[in-house]
Formats: sequence, C-alpha cells, structure tokens
Amino acid sequence: LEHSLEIRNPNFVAFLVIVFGEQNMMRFAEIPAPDFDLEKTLSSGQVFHWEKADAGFVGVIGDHAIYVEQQGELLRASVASASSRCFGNHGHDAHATMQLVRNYFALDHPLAEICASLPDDPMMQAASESCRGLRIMRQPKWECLATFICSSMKQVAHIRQISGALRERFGTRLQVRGQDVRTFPPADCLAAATEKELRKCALGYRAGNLLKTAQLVSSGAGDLESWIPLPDNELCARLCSLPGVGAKVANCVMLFAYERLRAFPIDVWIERVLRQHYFAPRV
DNA sequence: CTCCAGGTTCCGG
DNA sequence: CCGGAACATGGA
Repeated sequence: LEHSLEIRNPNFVAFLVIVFGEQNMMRFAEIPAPDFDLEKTLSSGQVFHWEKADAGFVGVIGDHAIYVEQQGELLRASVASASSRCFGNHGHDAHATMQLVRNYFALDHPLAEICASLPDDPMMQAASESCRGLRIMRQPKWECLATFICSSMKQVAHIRQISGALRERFGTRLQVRGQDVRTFPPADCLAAATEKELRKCALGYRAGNLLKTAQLVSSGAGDLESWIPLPDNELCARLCSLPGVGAKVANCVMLFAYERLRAFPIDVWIERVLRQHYFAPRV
C-alpha cells in the first residue's frame, strides 16, 4: 500500500529527474534506492552476468542493455534497447527505465522492515549486518531457471562462465556505454540447438537437462508465466518436474524469479552452516 | 596430478 | 525412505 501511494505521489515522480550527463549528452534515470547495495546484490550469486564498468556495472535486464551505478542512496541508470546501437536511453523514457531497474532490483520491497523482523539471534543479527543492502531480485523466469540448471556442481566462477558462453553463442548482442553485452537466449532458441552445441558452452552433463527443459518450456508444456498464480508447493512441484531441476534449483527459481520470499534454497554451504550453528550434535 | 565445486537422478538395501 | 555413485569440466 505504501508503495503504490508513493509511486502515484506527484512529488515523488518529480523527484525522478532526468539529467543530462556531461559526456555524450547521455541521459540517466535517477532512482531512489534506500537500504540498497548494488555491488553486494550483483555479486551475491543471484545473477551471474553483470560486469564492472566505470563506476558501476553493465548487464542486461530482459532485452535491455543497462548501465547502472550507485551514488549513496541513488541509482543512476541508462538503457540501450535492442534496436539501438546508441548511448543513452534511446527509445526509453526515464520513467520506463526507472520502473525496469526498480522492479529488477526489487527496490519496492520493505527491506528495513524485513531485517527488523529477523529473530533476535546473534547468528542472524551478524548475518543481516554483513548482508546489509543485499536485496532479493526479480529476475526473468526462464533466464533464472536455465542459469540455475547450469549451476549444479559448479563454482560461481564457472556459472558465470557458462552464462557468458550461452549468451555469447546464442544471445543477441547489444551495446551500452560502448561495451558489448548479450541477452540470455530465450527458451525456443536453446530448444532449437543440439546437445552437442550446448556442450560447447562448458555445460557438461547439464547440456541434456537444459535442452530438454528448454524444449518443454518453449513448447508450452512448461509454461513458466502461467505458473505465477500457483501456491508455493504446487509451483515447486511443477519446477521439479523439469529435467535438471531438484529441490535446490526449484527454490532458487521460486525465490529469485517468482518472488516467493519464503523459499529457502539449501546448497552444500547453507547445509554446513545449518548443521554447525543450529543442528550441531549436543555434547 | 588429484581434488572438488551453489545438485540431480538412478539404484540397491 | 535413505545412503551412494555417476555425471563433465576447469581452476586451485
């Protein structure tokens, strides 16, 4: 409620000024970003394709090449759309850019409230302190699903490598700030590939899973968008029915793409921490 | 050169 | 239902 009132408030909208940059007359959207740490969020292992550039990062949100940097409690972002090889917000007004970025980073989530609701447990307090400003994002569903299918038994550096290879081989090239970035290939694109082609992207045995899931998703047999209304347990079951998707990946997708904030992905590291700090055998 | 990494699936007790 | 093993690839 607070959020919707805020957006409709003319004063708030007026605050989202478009400024003209000193160089290249580049236009930026400015987005208020309280309780947010861009660097921490982008390197937290939710997404794997953003690269440092200048004072910020370049990457892709959906079909849009984005440059974004943080200055205190403000985000400055510029967009280059698919058809544009130019700098700045070509084809995008600042309001659309603002909404795109604000939605992607879930800046509307009441993070302060969420943190305040954490249990008064020394371990949790220490964790929330060290993760201050880290937000759970809203990622495109297919991209998130495909990336986490590729994540099994891989280090984060490898996942980044795989994401990059898939984008390089199958994605659409865009430019922002003079840098090349690439969209994540849609399901029908990967569904049309062969397993051998996918293996060239360092996927290993995951190639078969990714291909089969891409085919299910693009054929409509696994319609990711139509699963939005499902309750958590049913959504989880649908996701787990896809090849290469088990409990951990399903929870990642629910948390990072379906905004199911109750989802709790347990990887080997989380399991170790839980065992050590919460379920350690009593002496 | 060996070890292991943000799991999933299949198989045998 | 539960523990084990196979599965590819690359960096430490």
